[in-house]
Amino acid sequence: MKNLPAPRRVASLSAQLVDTLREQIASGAWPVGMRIPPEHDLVKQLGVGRTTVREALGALVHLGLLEARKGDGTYVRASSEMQSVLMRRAETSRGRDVLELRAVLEEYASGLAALRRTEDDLIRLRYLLDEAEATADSQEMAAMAEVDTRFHQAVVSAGGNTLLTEMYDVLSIAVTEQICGTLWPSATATEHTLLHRRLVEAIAAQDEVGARYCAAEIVKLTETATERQK
Amino acid sequence: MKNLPAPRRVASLSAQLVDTLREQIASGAWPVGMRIPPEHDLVKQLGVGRTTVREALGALVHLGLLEARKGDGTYVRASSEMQSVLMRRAETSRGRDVLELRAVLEEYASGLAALRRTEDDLIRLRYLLDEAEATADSQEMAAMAEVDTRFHQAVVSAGGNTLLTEMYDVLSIAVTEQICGTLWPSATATEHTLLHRRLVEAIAAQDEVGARYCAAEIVKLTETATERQK
DNA sequence: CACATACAAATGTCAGACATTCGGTGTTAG
DNA sequence: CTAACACCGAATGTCTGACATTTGTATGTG
Repeated sequence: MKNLPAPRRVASLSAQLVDTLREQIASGAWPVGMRIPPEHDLVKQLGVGRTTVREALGALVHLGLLEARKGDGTYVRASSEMQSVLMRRAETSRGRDVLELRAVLEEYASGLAALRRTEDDLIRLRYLLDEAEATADSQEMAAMAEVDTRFHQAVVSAGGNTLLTEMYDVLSIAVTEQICGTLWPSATATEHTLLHRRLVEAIAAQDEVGARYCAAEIVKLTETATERQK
Repeated sequence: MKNLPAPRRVASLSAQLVDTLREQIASGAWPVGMRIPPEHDLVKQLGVGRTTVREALGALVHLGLLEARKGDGTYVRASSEMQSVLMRRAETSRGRDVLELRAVLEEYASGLAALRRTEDDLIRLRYLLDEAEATADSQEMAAMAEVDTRFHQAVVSAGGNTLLTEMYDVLSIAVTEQICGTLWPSATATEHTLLHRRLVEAIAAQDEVGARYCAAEIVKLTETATERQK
């Protein structure tokens, strides 16, 4: 295993192009939904052949980051591969499996959050908690769900495991699309809010067991709520 | 022109080709490591232009399923996208994050296995257990690690969550590559074997808590063993 | 036998052309 | 005036042919 300091491992042009374009998407310069410049423009702009451009675009299309519409143009579809791959995989999975996986990640990450949370994490969690309670009064379902998702993502993020966090975020999107319109009985909603508050307190107190317990309870609560819907 | 009863939403040729080739790989007709036929042959064999073939191959290359070596040929590199994507993602993650994620999946899946295991699962687990103990006597590290991996994968698989199983398998590969050559003190090895046996017994008795406990203990054991290596 | 060279094969890149499809625009019939 | 229809331009999809670059191997020579 001779580790060459300058391995002159020249990546192919199209591979470089893939990185360039991926960077455009990941950085937000090409936001999701945008129609990217046509191939002809990219050819002139980048100074490479159309074959090369198409090779790179095709790769990103099959990676799920882009979507090409014949006779129209090419559009940005997702901002990360993990997102597109897991989304496709989640679509062909049983809903139970996705929910289960997300639940176990959430519970464990809540315990991690209690151990590793920083002061900044706490500030952010408390802010989202207040925001959630504010929107809970407004009775707007979409806003409530959105704030709730952000709160849970912040909890998981405070666990400090970026791989786990990314996976949880993707699963959240999949779950949200799966059960978008579930109604919450007001009694359940108040208990939900209470558990959120206790979860943050446990994380603040660095109480790993308590945090995991609260997270598990929240999951159970949502499960029974969605079960009752069917 | 709206006489068409079926919208015959024709997928592009290259997209069809991607599915065809992916099938070849997934089915094992083209095993990992094999050099696939050169583009020229595929063109003649499939009756499409080289552009189309290259479009499909390029997509699979960037998906991580194939690897093209200029001047040599194109080789099969992985059998599923989830594998390649997660592997790449895992490579850029901290080792701690990968281990943590795998551990939490394993512990939870062990609990699931206790609840959902079939008789066939038990037979398979007991068979692998015997095999593991047989190879443990031979003192061959590579064989021991391989059987151990198969055993844990079987446990997770018995949980009946295919999404979780697939993710665990991929993470296992990543972990194995990360810590391939760790030595086991013989005292640890015997305890390891004992815990495996207790885990299978708990799963057989449908003891969810016991199974989770054993799984957690096994993880702890491996953690301390690998920690001591550094 | 060892080393260097030459050659064949395979992938990478480029250029041009035509096919196919979609969105918009202008025209026309009601 | 509105709605349906035909048309056109633009963008992606596919094909062909050519040349460049790299790799593995066979061959020749000391």
